[in-house]
Amino acid sequence: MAVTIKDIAKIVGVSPTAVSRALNDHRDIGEETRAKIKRVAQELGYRRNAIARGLVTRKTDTIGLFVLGRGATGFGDPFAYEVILGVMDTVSAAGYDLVLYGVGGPSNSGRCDGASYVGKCKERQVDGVIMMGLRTDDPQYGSLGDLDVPCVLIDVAPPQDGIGFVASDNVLGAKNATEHLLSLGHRRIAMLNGHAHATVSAERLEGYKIALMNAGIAYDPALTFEGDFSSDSGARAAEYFMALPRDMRPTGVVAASDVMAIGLMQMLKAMGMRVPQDVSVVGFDDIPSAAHVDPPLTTVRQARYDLGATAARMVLQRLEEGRSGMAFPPPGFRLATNLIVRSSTAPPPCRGA
Amino acid sequence: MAVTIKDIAKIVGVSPTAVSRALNDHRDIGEETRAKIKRVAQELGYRRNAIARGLVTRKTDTIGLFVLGRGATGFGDPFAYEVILGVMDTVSAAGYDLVLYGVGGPSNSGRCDGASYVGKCKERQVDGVIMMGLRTDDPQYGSLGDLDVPCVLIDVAPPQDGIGFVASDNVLGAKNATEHLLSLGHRRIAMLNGHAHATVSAERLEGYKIALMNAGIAYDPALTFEGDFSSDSGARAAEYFMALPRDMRPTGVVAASDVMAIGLMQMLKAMGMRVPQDVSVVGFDDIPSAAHVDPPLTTVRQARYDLGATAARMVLQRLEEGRSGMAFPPPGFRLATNLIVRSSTAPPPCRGA
DNA sequence: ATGAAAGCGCTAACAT
DNA sequence: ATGTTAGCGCTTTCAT
Repeated sequence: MAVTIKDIAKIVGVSPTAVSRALNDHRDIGEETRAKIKRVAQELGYRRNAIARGLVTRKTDTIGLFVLGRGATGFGDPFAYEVILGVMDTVSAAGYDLVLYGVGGPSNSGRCDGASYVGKCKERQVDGVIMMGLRTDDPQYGSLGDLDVPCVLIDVAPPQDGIGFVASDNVLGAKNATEHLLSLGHRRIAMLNGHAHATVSAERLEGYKIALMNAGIAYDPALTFEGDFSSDSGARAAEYFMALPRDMRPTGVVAASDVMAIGLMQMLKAMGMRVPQDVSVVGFDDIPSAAHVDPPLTTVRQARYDLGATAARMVLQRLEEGRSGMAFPPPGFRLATNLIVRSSTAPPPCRGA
Repeated sequence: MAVTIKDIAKIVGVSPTAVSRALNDHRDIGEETRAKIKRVAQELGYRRNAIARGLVTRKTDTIGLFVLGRGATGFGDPFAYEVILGVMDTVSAAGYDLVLYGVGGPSNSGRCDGASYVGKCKERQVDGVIMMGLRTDDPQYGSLGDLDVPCVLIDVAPPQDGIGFVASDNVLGAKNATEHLLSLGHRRIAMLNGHAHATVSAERLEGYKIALMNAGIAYDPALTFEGDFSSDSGARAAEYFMALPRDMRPTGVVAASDVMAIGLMQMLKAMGMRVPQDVSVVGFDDIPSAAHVDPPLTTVRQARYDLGATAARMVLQRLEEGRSGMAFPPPGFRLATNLIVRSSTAPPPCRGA
């Protein structure tokens, strides 16, 4: 049996209440007794039972993090980890523990027996929730409002007021990427987008369109390929684009993820095209591989760690406010992106200029 | 207020006990009452409070996962994520939740105020523990025995009996890597190792030595460079090796991680050496970048996901056994590695053959 | 400054 | 098959 405050109380000769007070540094306890209690607790290797404590205080000091739809929503391996780290560091610095929920993995992709996102949170009594990789067509998307604790979404527009969000400034990022190609002289620029049910896809498409419009170029739907954030879909996009009539073929492509961009480049190579001489490509994310592929990928860097850290700070802040009754915090944040120019982009081949 | 079993009891007109029994599918409850109780629970959106339940059952259905010494112990970004996924899928399939502890991050690298690994586990009352990235010189390494729940270490030799471990077969992996170079005709083969306080370093060094010995080549300590798993240390190793007298200079190097191998290759290139024409290099891990660097890296693939999944299965199994009193399970597992031959290895330049 | 009593939501004897 | 009682370890009124 683990040592409890009762044990300590018995040894010191005080009540369990006194022990609780001493250990929690309340001031209504004698200096001397406090010291003695603390000493004994130390000696006995006492650890307060967070479960018991949580039951009475109705606070578990835990934040739930959902990592949804792995691989299929843009949160592929290289991306999610740093976001998780950002969340972890931030909540742990604030004295919270992180409970990680993975849905969409091999094991539980099918069944969803009552173990809804909200349900899991309520059972485990987490104090706050962060979700990444949620799709707007997730059947549970709308039910997030049933959560009675602070919740912030990463990269997804919230279904209703009260739910926060953090995301990169995807519109601006994609706009910058497109403008980079434009400034290089490209005119026929394609968009290799993610699937339609990711908020980021819509945003990046918009940035692309804006850049085009500003340059006086009409948006051509035939130059947009809807992928699914996978390397494979990038390869398929390459086939699609290259099958276009010669004078419609893009000389540059903006991809909504590095993984897709890399898949595209590899297929392009396999088809005998050269990057960037024949076609330029710019990615999105700046995953580690982006710097290592041949040619090194020009891409839009996202502040992955900060995405997580910011989300965590937001739920923590809401937690604070719940207590102090302050004004409601800003509903969301946009994090700046950085265009990292490497070698996968160059002026278009002569005839395309 | 959330709905409790009392609420349900009141509505259905039975005792809370009956509700508990019905909801937990005990058989000592009438078929009809059970149905009615379940229906009402459903309607009310009842969620059982895992905290309250844990307090009485002394089981929280949570597994703690420590991700230690990020970046510095071989568990760099590209590696840890998949291990975490393996753990997550496995525990969640078994109905457990995962609580993630990150130590060694920016925020809490310094302070360790009583929040010891073991202490955290006891407070949160986790049912089992998995640790990755632990160093054998960690001051808390020895105190893991104080844990009174199942514990398994990933990639680290356990400090004492009763603690399990899972790791890749590092000796064989490094031996294979070295033999690959040997079979290509290399004779002066260097070892770019991780720091001395990682168990894997010792093991990989041993595999390297064995291969050398089998080939009748004397082990030369001057050809072993102790890095720290970082890209930087790989670069330093390149400088060190190339500063050696010409006839001692290695024609091939076995690195204990891809990250170091990549750092080494980049510095080698910067120094005007060609890979693999002038020096061959083989990595360890097979991170995503390994396939993408130029030239694509020959490396020893580790089953990262399985490392996590196996560790999880081990603690789960021990949890089972605690209940059923079965014989004690095997203390550890070794997972097979795969040599992935790509283009960073080739026969040595003529004079070196 | 300290203690007694009550209770958080649930389950587990022990009745009946 | 169902209810009663008790209690998990802790905090929190409310006394004193």
